[in-house]
Amino acid sequence: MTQLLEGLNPAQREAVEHVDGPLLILAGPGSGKTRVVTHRIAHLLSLGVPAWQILALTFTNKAAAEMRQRVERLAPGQRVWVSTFHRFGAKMLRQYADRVGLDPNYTIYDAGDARQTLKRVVESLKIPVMGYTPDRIAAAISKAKNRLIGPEEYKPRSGNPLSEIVAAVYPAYQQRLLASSAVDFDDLLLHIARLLHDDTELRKQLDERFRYVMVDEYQDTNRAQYVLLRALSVDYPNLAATGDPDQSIYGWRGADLNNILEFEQDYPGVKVVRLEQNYRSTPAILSVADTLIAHNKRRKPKSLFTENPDGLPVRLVTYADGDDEARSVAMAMEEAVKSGRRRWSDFAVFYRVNALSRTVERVFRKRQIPFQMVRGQEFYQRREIKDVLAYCQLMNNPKDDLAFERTVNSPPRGIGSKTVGRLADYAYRHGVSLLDAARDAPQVEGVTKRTAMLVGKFVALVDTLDAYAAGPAEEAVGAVLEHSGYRKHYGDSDSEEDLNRLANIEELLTDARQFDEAMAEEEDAEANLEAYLERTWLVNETDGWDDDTDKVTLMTLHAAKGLEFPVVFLLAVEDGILPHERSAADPTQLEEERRLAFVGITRAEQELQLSHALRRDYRGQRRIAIPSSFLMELPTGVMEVAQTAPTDELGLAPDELIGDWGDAPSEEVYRHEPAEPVAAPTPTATPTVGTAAALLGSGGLAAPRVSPDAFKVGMAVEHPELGVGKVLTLSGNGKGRRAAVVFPEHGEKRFVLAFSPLRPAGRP
DNA sequence: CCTCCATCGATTTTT
DNA sequence: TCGATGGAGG
Repeated sequence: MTQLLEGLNPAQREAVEHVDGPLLILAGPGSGKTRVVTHRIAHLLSLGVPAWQILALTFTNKAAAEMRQRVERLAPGQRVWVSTFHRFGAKMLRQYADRVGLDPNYTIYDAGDARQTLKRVVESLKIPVMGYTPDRIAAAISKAKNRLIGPEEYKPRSGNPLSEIVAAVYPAYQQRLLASSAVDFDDLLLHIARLLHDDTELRKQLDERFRYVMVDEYQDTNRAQYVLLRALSVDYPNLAATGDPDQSIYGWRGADLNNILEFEQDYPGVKVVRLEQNYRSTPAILSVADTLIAHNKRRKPKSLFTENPDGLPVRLVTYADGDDEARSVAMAMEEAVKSGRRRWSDFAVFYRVNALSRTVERVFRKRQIPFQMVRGQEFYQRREIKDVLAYCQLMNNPKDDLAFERTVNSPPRGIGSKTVGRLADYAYRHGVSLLDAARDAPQVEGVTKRTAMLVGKFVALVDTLDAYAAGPAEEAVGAVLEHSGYRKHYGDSDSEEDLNRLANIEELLTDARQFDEAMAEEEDAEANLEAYLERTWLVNETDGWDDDTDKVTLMTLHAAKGLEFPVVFLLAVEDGILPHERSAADPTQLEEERRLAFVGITRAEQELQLSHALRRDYRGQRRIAIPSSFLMELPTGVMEVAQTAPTDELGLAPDELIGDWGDAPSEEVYRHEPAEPVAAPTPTATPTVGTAAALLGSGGLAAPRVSPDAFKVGMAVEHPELGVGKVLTLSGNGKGRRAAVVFPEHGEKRFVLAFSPLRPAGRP
């Protein structure tokens, strides 16, 4: 018990020792949040709380696994239920499936499956979509589900064409899911939340069972999750939520920032603990993060601090273009590794959009820098894998029409979309599944004798496979591989691609075997096909991201949440990319973009480099890139602003070029100057003057700008292109200070001084 | 029914 | 730029 509290700071200890009643842990980045939660669980156990009364919920499998492991270390052998929200929902739904009109062996559709289903529904309803893609409609339905709005309750808003379409499609979509005994990801939460909401008895029962509930990343909860947690915390309001409003980056997925902002109103008598000491980053990095996020309005102000020793200043670098950026980053890493200062795995490269990884990837490959890219989903998303799994799904749940459609003609066996369409008609009219319709193929209108025979063979195949449905996963997958004809189909082919596919399927076989073996070791784990399928649905490959191998990590900012690296490079901090153009117009979304930058910055332990380029090739177009407005919000005191020697336009002497153009030296940037003393972070300062804005002109030049305050009405000023002019008026303050200037040849022009290359005439 | 090419469109994506 | 998607032809 005392060891549990050892090494904790007072705030952490306070949280750990809290037992009954609601608890809100506002945990800044790197403040030891997971430590607190796991220690608190161990503490509860040490007080004699039975493990089965404790439930800990996370968003990712990775987080759940880590938490489980750490609890195990603190309290060996105690079986605390640590799970993702979705897995928890899935488990509950298995138990109460009939209550919502599902079979217990229901299928979980991933985003792709859900989209496919939606497409079918839209087609069959024949309603005009007015140019809305299935994705848009799916997103709208998802949003409704996240907000706990069921198909019956959804009301279109007049004047909103998308909502009219959704109102028509949503009920049919939901009906089709039910008919297939399937759910989408959102349903896993929706069904359970509604069940708890509607059934008082059940709610009471589960509230009592789960006396102590813990939630991680509470800032990312949506309405459904909120209701679920609320329902489990009425009679026993021992809900402990951890989170950080500043790290909420899933608003677009339905996360409701109000959940955390209003926690104190929702749970009267709540104890609030703030974890503000950061154990991860240098003062400079923390200062940059803190100053940036202070520009957000919707937040709970907090003062982050660290006792970590000073490190290098945060670097802000301007590159000529994306290639230059990637190459320079690569060279910096090479240099650090070669000198023995760093390992490859010390580095991470973050970017706002996946498309930006391409350049980096290419450069890294060429220079043979070992790296791993974290892309969401991968393995289970591959066509051949999905196909094989679809057979398993159909074995497990014969009503699964989507699995039927996927499998019926794969590998090709002469049953085309026409035939499936006829079967679907028949199925619809008789209210049966596609598989049952297939059983009646000879009676189905428009299906020829020959086709009926082919369909019959498929049905026979499914029946053969049925024998494996209850057995171990490996046998099921193996049976599919043999009987479906995939092995022959891919094995006989001499195309490289097909052989690769076969290899992937073999890999799936291995995966299934490993699952079986792992399950055999667990005490009460169910080692069957259904359990395996559930894992393939709810576990993605990102969870298998490897932090042991010595490789550079490349990922999006979203993927970076929850991780930390000694050295972080954040690329393309440019207008339209970060903040993303689609978010720029809406202040709420803009704040989320700022939080995204905050998350990225706070991943860095020792070194951080933010960069932007003057030109960016993006979507096949070359565009002039403007530095992100976020850069103007950063403190200069702890930063070092640099610029590479952009190959041509800055007039670099040819003899300074090493090899081809592709290898322009950039030591200018990476000459690690002795760490200049770094100022202590200024927690809630709202910087206006003296920010990086002063150092970054609109042209992205590193030359120091003139302070906006240096200008006076009537003053003669000089502009590099417009020549000399006279200041007519001045308005605003700080970085928002504007001037109107009249030029003899160009007339009157307006400038935002912090962003303009304007300077008093006669100065260099 | 399958395969090949034009056309379009394009954040982020814990589950 | 690249990929997914759909229409035409074999």
